[in-house]
Amino acid sequence: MTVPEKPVLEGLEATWSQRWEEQGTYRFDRTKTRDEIYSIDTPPPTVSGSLHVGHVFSYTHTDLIARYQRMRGREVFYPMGWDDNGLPTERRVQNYYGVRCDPSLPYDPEFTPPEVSTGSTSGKGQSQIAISRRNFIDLCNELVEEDEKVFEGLWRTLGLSVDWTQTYTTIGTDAQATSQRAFLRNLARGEAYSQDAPTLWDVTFQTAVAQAELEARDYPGHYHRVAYHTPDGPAYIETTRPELTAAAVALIAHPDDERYQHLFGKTATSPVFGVEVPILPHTLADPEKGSGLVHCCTFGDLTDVQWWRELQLPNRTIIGRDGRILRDLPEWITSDQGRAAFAEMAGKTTFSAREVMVQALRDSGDLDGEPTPTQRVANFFEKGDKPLEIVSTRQWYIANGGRSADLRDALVKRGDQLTWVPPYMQSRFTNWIEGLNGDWLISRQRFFGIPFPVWYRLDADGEPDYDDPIVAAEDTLPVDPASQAPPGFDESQRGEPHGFIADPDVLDTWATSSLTPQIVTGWERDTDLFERTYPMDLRPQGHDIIRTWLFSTVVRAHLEFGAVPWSHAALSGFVVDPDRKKMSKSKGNVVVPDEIIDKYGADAVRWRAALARPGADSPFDETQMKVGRRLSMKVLNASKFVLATPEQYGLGADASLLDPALVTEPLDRALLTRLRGVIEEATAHLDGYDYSSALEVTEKFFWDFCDDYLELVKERAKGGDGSARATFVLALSSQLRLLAPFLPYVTEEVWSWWQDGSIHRAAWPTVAELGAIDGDPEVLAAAAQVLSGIRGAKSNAKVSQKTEVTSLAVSASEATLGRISAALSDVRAAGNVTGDVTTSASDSDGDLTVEAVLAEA
RNA sequence: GGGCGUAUGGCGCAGUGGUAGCGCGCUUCGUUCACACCGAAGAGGUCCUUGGUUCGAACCCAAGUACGCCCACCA
Repeated sequence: MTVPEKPVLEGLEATWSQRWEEQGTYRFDRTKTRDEIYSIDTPPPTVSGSLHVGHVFSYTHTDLIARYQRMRGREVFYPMGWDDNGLPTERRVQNYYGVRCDPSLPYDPEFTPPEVSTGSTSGKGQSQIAISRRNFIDLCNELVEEDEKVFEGLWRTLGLSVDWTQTYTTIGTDAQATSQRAFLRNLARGEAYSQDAPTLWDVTFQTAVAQAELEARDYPGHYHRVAYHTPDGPAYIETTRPELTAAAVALIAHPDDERYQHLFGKTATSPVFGVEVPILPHTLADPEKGSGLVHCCTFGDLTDVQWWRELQLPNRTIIGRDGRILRDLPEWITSDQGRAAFAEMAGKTTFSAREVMVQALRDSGDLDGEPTPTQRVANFFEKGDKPLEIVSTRQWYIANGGRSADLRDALVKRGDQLTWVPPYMQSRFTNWIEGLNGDWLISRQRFFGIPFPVWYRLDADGEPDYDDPIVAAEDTLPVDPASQAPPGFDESQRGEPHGFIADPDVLDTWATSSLTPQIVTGWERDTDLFERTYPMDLRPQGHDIIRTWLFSTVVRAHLEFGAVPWSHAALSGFVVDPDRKKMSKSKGNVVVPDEIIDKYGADAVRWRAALARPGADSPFDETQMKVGRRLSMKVLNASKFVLATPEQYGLGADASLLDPALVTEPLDRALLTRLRGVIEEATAHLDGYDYSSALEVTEKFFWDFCDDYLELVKERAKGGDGSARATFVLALSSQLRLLAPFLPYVTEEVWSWWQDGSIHRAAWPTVAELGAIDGDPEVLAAAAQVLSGIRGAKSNAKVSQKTEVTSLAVSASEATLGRISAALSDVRAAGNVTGDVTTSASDSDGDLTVEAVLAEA
């Protein structure tokens, strides 16, 4: 046994994280069976982003549970994933290397990435080098590997008890095969389908996006009062997007709107373009908005889509995938004047086209008054900065209840089969499902993603047959249809009549992330592992991605297995800045985790994280870290005092004294009796995923142990008293283990001084360990109260705590006096009471007063 | 507009139908034989507002206010 002369926190992370790795402390033992295993569906962080304190907190929360379960004897399956698939990585590669992907370019095997610019000009985009899809993907793979090393380093320092041999990436081979397999199963069962339909479209990234990725933002615009022409004269609509007039397919008003009754069933012609459109009633038209009459265009918003469907209107799309007005003149505009006006707008952005259109309306006299400014709300892709357009394109969908009440109800019921931590988070899940307005759009027109494992036959004219895709065989997965030919074809037939083409799209990143339980447990890849770890025990995640990650994972598991993928979902809150604003890079209020860990130590940061209760947002306050650091130091110093030799001014207690039978003194029995209660409470809290309360009761006990018990018993223990020394080691052993999930480094350090093996593989403390000890915990409380009275007297007199007490008068109830006398010699020693102690009984219970006469200085 | 959550000393948070608690900070004092990355003592609160239930409400109920998050609002 070696106890350092002066224990320090510095260096513990490096020492112990290395030793844990060498000794395989957290290595998963896959010989264990499902009922012995606790498996965790770790959130794979987006490696192209940066980690902030919020990540540190939420990943710590998961680790607290993992460590607790491990000490309870469960074999913990705790892998780590990296989300490196998709758009965020593409953007990072573009900015980092100054390149962009042009799929029309051929692969260049000689290509080396440009020097990474260290100047401030990178990422602006003007001088981006165009490279082939394969070169681009190579760069993505290179960069994510670097990013992943950085992330792993931080997680190891933080002390996550992950099994680092169990890692996965969302772009890796296993994830690709799993994603493609699950998709093919969905397709075979009719849950996945492709459809040419209006979809929300980001014009910057030129990809479709899903409902779950929308963000409503305020957007400035103008109302324009525009005249359509009817046989009864002009009919006015108000619009913020006059450029869509060329795409008008109907005028619509509420069926009960008195003002327009006479027009229903008639037609109007559009201004400037002179296209005839019907005037129709529909309940979604709001008489309160604008003039009550609205033009339905294909497509200005989701209501237009609904009208278009329900009223069976024609599709007159004028906006292309690049967000610009189509260059070809539409066939539905027949008048020379209309065709000339359209030609003016063709190829322009919607913004420029609007200016042209407003001028045309002015010229034709169809603009009533001037445009008036307004704030409107528009849907944005959460990662984009231009409002979404609605464009008709062929896309893949997976049924998620958005178009089926039965499926919706079934998914809501799956929510009841999960234990939600905290419980109220379930309502977000339920609300989201009930608000779905369409199936889940999973295809993206991007490059760094998992390809759809399908091809399409080409007919004699080279036209693809989308209705009957050629699918990859499951045993060939993963496949890349862009470079591999489908079964029965060879590469020379690609793009040829009677040949084939690959599906050009990739799966959205959530279509892969929704399969993390399947990916990590080896579904259809490692059946043995799968049977031992699936369904999983815990899905930890942020509450902001309930609608995406949590929901989509439930959807996939429901469709594939008809069951929920885990038993518990634990939702972490955010770390917010002191003004309770969400931290974000743009606000410049992000706290870098490495610095904070470096400054206060991993244990202190973990301690602070544990204070944030499940689901609750927590303001970042650096001063709190000091408290965690203080606790960590206290653990080192109090342990050193108990375990160090008398030459080191310690008590020289050791593991040989771990015997409850040695504990005979009432005060000692009182302490251990209280400890039994603490063990019971902490265990119950952790069983309920309430790590904060577990820490609270443990920490409270520990400070009382140090401030009161240790002070009271110090002198007796120095004299070699066996009862006190046994109590110290028993209490220390339990407390170290109670604190181990929270403070893995200091507890491991102390454990190594006097115990064999890692504390993190030691058994969680139990009441049974403390034997038959059943004392009166009030003895400790009463003794502490008298000591506190003595301290108060000395403090008030502004004298040293070592000052001698020449006489002490204690007044308390008979029962309390009895308890005090049981610990009187300890109280005398701790308070330096040398004179007489007189007692008097008071009638009221708990009314304890202390009068101390102090020796002159 | 809908849903969920929160409101307790300057700050961060516990709490429970029965005398308002903890930590930080602050004030004062002490100490260097576990711990200056220290110890002790102290000051500091109409428990958001209003009403109700109750012998008794910070706690339960209702309404309201403020803040946060999620969703909807796109003519």
